[in-house]
Amino acid sequence: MAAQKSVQPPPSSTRRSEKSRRAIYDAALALVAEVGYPRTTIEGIAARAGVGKQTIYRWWSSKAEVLMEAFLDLGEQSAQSAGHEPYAIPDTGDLAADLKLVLRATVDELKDPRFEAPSRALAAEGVVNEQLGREFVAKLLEPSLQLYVDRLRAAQEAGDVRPDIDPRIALELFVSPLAQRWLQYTGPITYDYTDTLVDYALYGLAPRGQ
Amino acid sequence: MAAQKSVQPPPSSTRRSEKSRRAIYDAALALVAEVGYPRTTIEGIAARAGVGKQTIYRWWSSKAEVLMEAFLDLGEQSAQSAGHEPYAIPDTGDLAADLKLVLRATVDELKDPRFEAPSRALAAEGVVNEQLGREFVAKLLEPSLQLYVDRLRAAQEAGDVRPDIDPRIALELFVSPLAQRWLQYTGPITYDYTDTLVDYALYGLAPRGQ
Amino acid sequence: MAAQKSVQPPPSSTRRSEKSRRAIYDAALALVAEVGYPRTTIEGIAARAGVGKQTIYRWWSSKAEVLMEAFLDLGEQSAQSAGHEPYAIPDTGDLAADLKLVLRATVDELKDPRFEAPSRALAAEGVVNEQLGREFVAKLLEPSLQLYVDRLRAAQEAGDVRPDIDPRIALELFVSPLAQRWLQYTGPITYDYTDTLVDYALYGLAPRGQ
Amino acid sequence: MAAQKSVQPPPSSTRRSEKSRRAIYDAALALVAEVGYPRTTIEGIAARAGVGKQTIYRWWSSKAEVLMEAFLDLGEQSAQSAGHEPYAIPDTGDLAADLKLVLRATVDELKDPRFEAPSRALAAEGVVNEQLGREFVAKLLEPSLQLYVDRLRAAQEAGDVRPDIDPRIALELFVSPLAQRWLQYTGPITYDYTDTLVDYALYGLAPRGQ
DNA sequence: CCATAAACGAGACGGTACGTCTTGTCTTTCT
DNA sequence: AGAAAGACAAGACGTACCGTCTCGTTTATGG
Repeated sequence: MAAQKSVQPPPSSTRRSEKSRRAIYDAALALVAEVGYPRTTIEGIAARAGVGKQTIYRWWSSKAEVLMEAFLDLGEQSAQSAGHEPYAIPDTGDLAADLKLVLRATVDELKDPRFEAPSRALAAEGVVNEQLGREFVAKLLEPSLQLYVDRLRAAQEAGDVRPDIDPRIALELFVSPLAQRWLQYTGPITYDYTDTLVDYALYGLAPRGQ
Repeated sequence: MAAQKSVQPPPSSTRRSEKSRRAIYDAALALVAEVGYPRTTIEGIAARAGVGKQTIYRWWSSKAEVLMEAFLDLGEQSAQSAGHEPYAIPDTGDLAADLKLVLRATVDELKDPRFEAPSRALAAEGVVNEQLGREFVAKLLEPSLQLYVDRLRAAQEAGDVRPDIDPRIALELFVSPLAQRWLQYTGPITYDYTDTLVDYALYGLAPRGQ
Repeated sequence: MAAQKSVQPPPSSTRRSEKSRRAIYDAALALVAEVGYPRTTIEGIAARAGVGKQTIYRWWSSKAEVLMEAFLDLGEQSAQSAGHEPYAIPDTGDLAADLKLVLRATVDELKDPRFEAPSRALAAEGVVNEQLGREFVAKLLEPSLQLYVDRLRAAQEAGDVRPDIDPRIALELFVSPLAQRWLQYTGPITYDYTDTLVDYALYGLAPRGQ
Repeated sequence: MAAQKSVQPPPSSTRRSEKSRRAIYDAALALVAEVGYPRTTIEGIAARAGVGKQTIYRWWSSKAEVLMEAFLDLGEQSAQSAGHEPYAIPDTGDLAADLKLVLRATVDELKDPRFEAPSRALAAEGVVNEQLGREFVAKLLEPSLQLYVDRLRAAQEAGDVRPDIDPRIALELFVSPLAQRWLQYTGPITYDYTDTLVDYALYGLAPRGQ
């Protein structure tokens, strides 16, 4: 079909050094955590990983891509070690309580320094680099959001959410405010806050009943 | 009292060249639009503005700051020329309609290419650089959000919004989802979408009891 | 006694691929002719010869050595095909005429582009790398010079050259000037020039007779 | 006549840092002496001189050019400090003695380690890079050779050299053999050797008639 | 109405990092 | 076991910008 030889990042190979790949992931995450994303350089990653620069350029095409994969790998790693329950929203029958619980966990995660630096860096890069942004969403964000969709659909079946509601939009009512506060420092992030979001979203701003 | 020699950006002056400042703003905005933020350099701005590099370093401390001021200036400029209505949310008595109107205007603005490149760049920088992020919010975002607070308070007085609602949080129910879709490419941005957000936020996801 | 593992070039073998050796010689000579010695790389030679890099490193220890052997081989090759008269200086009884004839042939050879590029490259490398320089001299230069020694000795026996003259030094009077003009571009190289050299050398600069 | 703007090395300037230039010369000469020419790198020179790489690339276009200027400067430097007699061949009336004296001095100079490394490097580079070779000759070699031309012309007027002899060629009879032995390691370099060269050249190889 | 001091354009400087290229070694796979 | 293929660690290449630092040259009061 098409030539895809010289430009593309992965020359494809079984001879790839697993050891180097791991070392690069570790170095990238460590550096981003220690000195921040903009001052993390490919040279720095290579040096810290004990790897030639070319080994990075051979397999990735940018600093952002390296970090993305490193971060994804980190996720898989910790998912696996945590007993590989790949997240799921509980369904106790009490939608509000379930959502509040999960959002509180999200608050904790957002404040976990191990995750904060790299995910902020990736999010920032994604704002300005559409391709990377979409990849970030597809690989990291969307899977989590899908869990809300599932829970909301269950709630619709249980009659706790109006049937005409689109769950993919509905979830944004409580997820996006949290995301924006985190991304843009538009406000403090607390359990109270996320609890409130759930209440407002479920019951609306307008007065109920007559 | 205190040394304020070398660090501070503005040595303060009346002799500052207005012509240079304008040229720098123009060059910065043009370059960000043309080649993107990361490939916009201070050297490039200086060259394009026909200005010495030192003239930039004298008055600003980073590329981001230059762009921030340039963007603020752009806002003032167009506000002024547009008849200096410095934005306000109409109050026709129909809260839903008023919010939908304003959000539709926001959708248009987010798609205006003149604004898109620089504001994305600033937002991205702000994600990763807390100080700049807070400045971005304080100078650009918060003033707009305040208008929602005002309108919601009026709605509370009119009995269209429950009195126990915190307007600063409430506005995030429809503003943040839009912001996130724009920032992170998590979904398409349409009038339908923003209309839906307003409806969901005002009336809640849960069934209204009779 | 001594480890002689990793350093030595020839691990000695009868299994050595003759085809590869020839391909490497050809590729080396072609590349030096086409792009010049400094831009000839071992990678390039390997690629052009359709050979793994290791096959070169296994048998030679440097680019210069490869070229040296390739060049020697070229010499043998063309000597063989030319009827394998391995050079000799004629002895017609007229020393001056014989020397002029041979030097004119040397002038032609020095201008032959097939020889020029590799021999210049080897000469240059030899200037700066004593070991290689001595090898270059021993294998390529000295055999030719020996022919002059022989002819001069014959001339001494014939009474055409003073018996106290050291032929090894004497030959340098006409050979070295030509060599220097070729190596260092210190002057043009013509038949007239080499004829003149022979005359000057044989009869001296000082006036003859009384 | 012609545009010679962007490519050429010297952008011309009075703002050039004399200190940097000197430091670069010193570093270049020191490195060539210590690790040899091929292992002398521009990065190395810059680092040792405490100078940015760009400062080298701004003013010179290659490692060879840097070294050439450094070497020329070294020559001027030592000429100046030696009482700036810029070489001259004595004229005592005894041509043979005068030439032997000067050639013995040349032998000493060729063995002076301060000069050996850089001049070998330049000579080698010049063999393979014609432009540089010609520059090397014009700036370093030819001025010295001219002194022989002058002395030989004086000898012609004194009747010590035949009037039909071309001095520019004649001088090569004793200069080139020495040069070749030095450049190519074709033989040892001693006072005896250069004395012999002078005798052979002046009185010729052929027997002198009675 | 100059003098003087600042801001200015220009651009050289010491540096850092870029992305590419080559070296010489090591490893995998094929024959 | 030798060879092709090519990944690897190392490090130099030449370029692009960084932020600092002179250089003259405006320019704009304020003495």
